[in-house]
Amino acid sequence: MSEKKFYITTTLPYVNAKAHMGHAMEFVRADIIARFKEWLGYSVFFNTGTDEHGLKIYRKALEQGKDPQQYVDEVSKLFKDLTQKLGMKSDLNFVRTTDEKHMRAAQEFWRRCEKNGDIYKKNYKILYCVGCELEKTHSDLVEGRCPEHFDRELEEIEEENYFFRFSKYTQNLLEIYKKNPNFVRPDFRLKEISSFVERELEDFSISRLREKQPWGIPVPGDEDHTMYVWFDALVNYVSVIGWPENMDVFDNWWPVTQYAGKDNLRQQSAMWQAMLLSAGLSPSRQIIINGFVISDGQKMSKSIGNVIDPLVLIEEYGLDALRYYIAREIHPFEDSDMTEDKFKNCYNANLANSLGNTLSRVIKMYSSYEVESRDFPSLQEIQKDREVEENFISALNEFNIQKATDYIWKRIANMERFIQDQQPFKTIKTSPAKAKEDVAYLMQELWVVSQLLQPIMPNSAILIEKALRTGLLDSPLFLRK
RNA sequence: CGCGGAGUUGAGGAGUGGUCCCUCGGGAGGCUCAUAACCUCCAUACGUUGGUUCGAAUCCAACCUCCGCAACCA
Repeated sequence: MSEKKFYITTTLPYVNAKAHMGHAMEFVRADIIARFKEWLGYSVFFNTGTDEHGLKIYRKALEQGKDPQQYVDEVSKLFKDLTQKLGMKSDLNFVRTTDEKHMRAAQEFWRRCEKNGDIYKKNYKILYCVGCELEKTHSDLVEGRCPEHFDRELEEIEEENYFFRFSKYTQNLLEIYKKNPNFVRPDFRLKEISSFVERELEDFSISRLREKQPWGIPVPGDEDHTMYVWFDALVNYVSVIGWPENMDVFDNWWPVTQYAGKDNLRQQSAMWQAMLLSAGLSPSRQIIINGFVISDGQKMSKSIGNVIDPLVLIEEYGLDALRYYIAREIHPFEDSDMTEDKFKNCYNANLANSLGNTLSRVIKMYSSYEVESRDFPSLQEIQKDREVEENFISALNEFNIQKATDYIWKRIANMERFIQDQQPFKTIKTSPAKAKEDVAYLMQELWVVSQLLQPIMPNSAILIEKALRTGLLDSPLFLRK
């Protein structure tokens, strides 16, 4: 009954393009935290999936001459494959916003908000560029004009939309932020969102005319409108754990810990929280905001040619190399620059040379010196160690995966220094008992490393464990590239 | 002066008053158990100008530079 529970989700990627490094980063980080909680003895519900409605997807499908359903089936499958290739927990829940169950929940969510008086109809002005034959938003514009058709005036079209009474929740949101200073991590993001909310919220539109945007969930009770994707997609965080029909399951897991990119700060930590309040639900537990992965100081883009495909890296260097890089070499909260060269350097220096080579050295000495095997410490004992607690567990509790991983490599560096200082490879000839004692210590140390690696690089953790148990290493852990 | 963030050695990061720390890269030694791996030592830095202080990367002021956000963009 007092079982510890943890529910974590990523943001659902919008499937109008294939997966990039940013998706891989968010997925792997959420997976590391999910595994870490499990490692601590929690039972974990881990959710991800794909966001599949909306105008952009509708257009994309038509562009490719496909039925929208066929298009989203294909792209969603790519993302689902990605979760496997990234080695995410096999009991991961993968939701699609086109799932029947989700669509029903989204409609019910709408009804609850409506019942609470938070949904109303109002005229909505849209800027339309006749040149592109597209709606334009302010961020699309340059000096108030369409950059593609600069000589043309934009047309203003009015249409009736449903709106959500966001403004009503200003005070509630500010209270949430104030009451829980860790609600959004890192802290400067909480500051950012709370100053945004303080500046007076405007209600936002949550529907589109069905005739213009047929690819979406119908607004309950009004067939002429489609729910705007945001409203639809966010509801997945509650629908996947049984809301609304299975409240026992829901209560068991809620509230959620969310990972999101910095471009999602507002949607996740303000809009979605207001929606939850409106539907009579409690807010999320915590929202972790990632930075972006950039390359050579620029946003990755096809035209610049600096796009890094996570799948290519996995093929070339192996899954755990990518997980390592995401864990240790990408800043936990700020933007990070990434290039393939840098990836290769880090791989050689820290995986081949440091971790892989140390394992080879220790195993070689162990097997040639006839060292007696000893019992390895249990996970519980390792977790109770004060140093582990302070440097590893506390860092992960704060989602600072980088700091936690640094600690593991600090221990590896200590081992390398120890070998050089004690020189068991020399003392084996002069005082073998001492040498064996030293090697036994190194085996224990490596065991601790393997246990700490479990959430971060699960496959390598298993390989190291196996080598330590059998005293044999069939092949190098990470080959130099 | 819209709001917010940031400027630390060649690169990337840590560091909220007391000789600037870590990783990669560079230089010089050493070791041989190991995947031309490993260890030790060395070099180079706190955007600028002032101020507070016995003492500042850290507090204050001004300036310079860069980057997000400015709402429906998923």
